Amino acid sequence: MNGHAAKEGNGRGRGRRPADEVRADVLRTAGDLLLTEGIADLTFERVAKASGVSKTTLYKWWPSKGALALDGYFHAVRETLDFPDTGDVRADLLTQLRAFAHVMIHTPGGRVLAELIGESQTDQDLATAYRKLYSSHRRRLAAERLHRAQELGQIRTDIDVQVLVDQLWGAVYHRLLIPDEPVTDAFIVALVNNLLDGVRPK
Amino acid sequence: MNGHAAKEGNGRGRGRRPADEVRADVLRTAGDLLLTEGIADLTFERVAKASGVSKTTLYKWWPSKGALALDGYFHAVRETLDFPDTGDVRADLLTQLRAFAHVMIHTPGGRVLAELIGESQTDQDLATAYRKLYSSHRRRLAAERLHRAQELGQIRTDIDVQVLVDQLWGAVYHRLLIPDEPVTDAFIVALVNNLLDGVRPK
Amino acid sequence: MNGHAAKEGNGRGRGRRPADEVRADVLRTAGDLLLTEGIADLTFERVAKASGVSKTTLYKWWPSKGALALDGYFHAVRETLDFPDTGDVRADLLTQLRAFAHVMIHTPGGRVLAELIGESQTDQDLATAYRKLYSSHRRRLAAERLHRAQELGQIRTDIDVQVLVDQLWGAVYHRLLIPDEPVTDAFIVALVNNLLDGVRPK
Amino acid sequence: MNGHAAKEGNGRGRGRRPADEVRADVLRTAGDLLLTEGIADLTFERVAKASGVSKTTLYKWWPSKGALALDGYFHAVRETLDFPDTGDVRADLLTQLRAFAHVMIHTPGGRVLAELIGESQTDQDLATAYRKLYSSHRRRLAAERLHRAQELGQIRTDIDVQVLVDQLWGAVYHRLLIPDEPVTDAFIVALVNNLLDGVRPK
DNA sequence: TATTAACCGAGACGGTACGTCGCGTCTTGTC
DNA sequence: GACAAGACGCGACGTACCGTCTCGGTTAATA
Repeated sequence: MNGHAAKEGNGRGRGRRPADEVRADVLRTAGDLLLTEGIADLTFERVAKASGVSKTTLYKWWPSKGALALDGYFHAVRETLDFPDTGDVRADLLTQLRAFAHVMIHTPGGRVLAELIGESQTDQDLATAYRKLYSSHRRRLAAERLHRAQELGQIRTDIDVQVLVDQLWGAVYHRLLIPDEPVTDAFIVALVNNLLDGVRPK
Repeated sequence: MNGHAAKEGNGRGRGRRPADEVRADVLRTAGDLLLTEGIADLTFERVAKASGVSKTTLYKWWPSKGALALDGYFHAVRETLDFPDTGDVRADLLTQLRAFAHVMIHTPGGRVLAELIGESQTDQDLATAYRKLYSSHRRRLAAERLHRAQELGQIRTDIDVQVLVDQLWGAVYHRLLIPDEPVTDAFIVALVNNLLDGVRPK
Repeated sequence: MNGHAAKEGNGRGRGRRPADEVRADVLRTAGDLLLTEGIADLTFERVAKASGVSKTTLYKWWPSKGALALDGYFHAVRETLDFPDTGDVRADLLTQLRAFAHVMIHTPGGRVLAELIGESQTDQDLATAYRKLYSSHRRRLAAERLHRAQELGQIRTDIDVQVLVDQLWGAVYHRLLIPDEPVTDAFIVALVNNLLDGVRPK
Repeated sequence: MNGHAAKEGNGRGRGRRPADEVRADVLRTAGDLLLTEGIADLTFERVAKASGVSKTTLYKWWPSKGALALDGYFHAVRETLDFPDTGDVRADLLTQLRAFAHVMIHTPGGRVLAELIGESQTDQDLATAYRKLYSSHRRRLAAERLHRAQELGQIRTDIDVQVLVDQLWGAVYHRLLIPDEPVTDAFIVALVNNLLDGVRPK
């Protein structure tokens, strides 16, 4: 009626494996799961089963589901949008924002990024890691490009460029996270023009 | 923090109770849990236990945890920030954004709202309900105020005011959801000035 | 998000119906369920839904699931094995036991009867009803036939015929309820011979 | 009747415990519940709560409530009635049947055994396990004793002793499971005499 | 014939138990 | 010693039925 558990070995055995090999297996699995099923179905349990790595090992290296998700995301998504500098700030902002919007809307990575931000609202570890590994870096790159525009006299020097980051990329995030309105090309263009030209009558 | 608001010993038996009475018990409990413990600790199980309403009933009326959370939130939070109209659009925007930022930062309701947006990234029911019950309404109110500014010649009529909503309130949400930078009064002021005046040198 | 229940009328309306009509609907449904799915799937809930009779009404007339099952069983199964009397007790017992075994093994009613006996081990209401409505009656009929055999000098008068009931039909029930051994015709024959002739060498 | 034999405050944490320790806790609890409250109140939920073993673990080792009940029963009830052999088959049968009847009527184990047989009518797993672990073994022991009687010429060799098992112990089970008539000592005596001597006039 | 009260259907309600999933902790055995 | 395998206690999930109850509508018995 009972009989305890049977011991059936699988192919690999259970001994120690090289850390890099283990880590790579995990991140590949986590990345796949994220892109195909979303963050809600990314669980330690499933990653362990699918990657052939034990839960013990997972918990050793990734303290929370968010940490694992973030790591898996960056492993799966290599694309790093850079900030072009042709000297024309208006054109460069349009280029970057268009590329950013494209990635967010037309690739599975965009969906995942939104879910990571969502998850980070209730996972402090993830929130911290996300800022440290991603958003603060992106913000700095944007600010640097805008600073160069200030040096060239294209943006007033009394302007806090960090605020512009929120009014450009932050506005896009707003439409992504709360999709009352779509992210169109006209929207992108308007974002830039509104700030550079102001919205009051001349 | 009150703990057990259960109905034990009310001598009522187990039969049917008036739907409104049940609904009120649930929303009160859900609202309390949300404001005191956050959305992560809002479970059907706990709401059922604390409200004295059975899980069956909860699932009947609220199809997902997000739906319950949203209903509980609006039941608990009555404050409806309105959009002032003194004729001076710059002053009115400052007033509204300051009030909005205050609520989001200094009241538990702000934290909950961020968590709801986060949860809605993986809960389509909640996302839809959130837009229908809250965000699209707020967006409309903001747009109406901006339209009046257009009629008074304070904002150019070729401007899409919906974009301004993302560049003002959306920018604040950005700092709330991804807190690399704090929401300060200087930030609020800059948001409005950047858009009204433009950021290029005169 | 909530919306309460919609009111959609079905064909019949909800007013009072003649008691006999209601009762017939219930018993037909209960009998069907018993014969097709067994007693485990006979629930008040399912009978109510399938018969179009409200749970209120079911509980009014049948205090327990066992009571309903028993009633449904007798409504579905009309076959009443009688006890033949040709004057030859050995032949008559064989005839009756064979017929009894046939019904128990080759008709769904046999399965249901076993399940009713099983259920009655933990349902006192059912146990009482079963004895009152069925088994004590069957036992009496058997005893009467055996008494006539005593009067004819075919069975000694110092024999308690009630014990014979247990050693004939009871033995069959034993093999039905705990099926270590099958109920064969040889078994039936042996039952009768063993008792009439004794098992000791002559 | 002791109620909570839980493991709270044992300072053990939540990790894995030795399987035997877990198993012992479960069987003790299940046995207690069976003997004090009967099979109807033996639920996975209660066993889990009272034993401090999680439901997950229970479902892993015992696929159905019946399986758990049977295991718990044999863990609680050690008494194994043996079949005496003094050479006098009539006396030995009386002795064994009396002891059997005593246990069935005057100990809680008897009630439980009847309930297990009842439950097995709708639980195929339990039915199989019951036969494998208990009834077929008991039947074999009885048959062996009767075979020896045949070898000694006390029972005719053309008699199928398996049928006698049904007409002796099976008859007792009949009165236990369908208690129209009581199990008295006179009944036990008559069972044996009827078969050994036959019921026809000499 | 018109009222009305008994009765019924529908199904919501507070519960208990179900069987499953994932969490984070722990033990065991293997390499 | 690091690892896989996975058992373990726990808590939540979403569902099924239980037996009790409210509600509204119909019909059969009354006025």
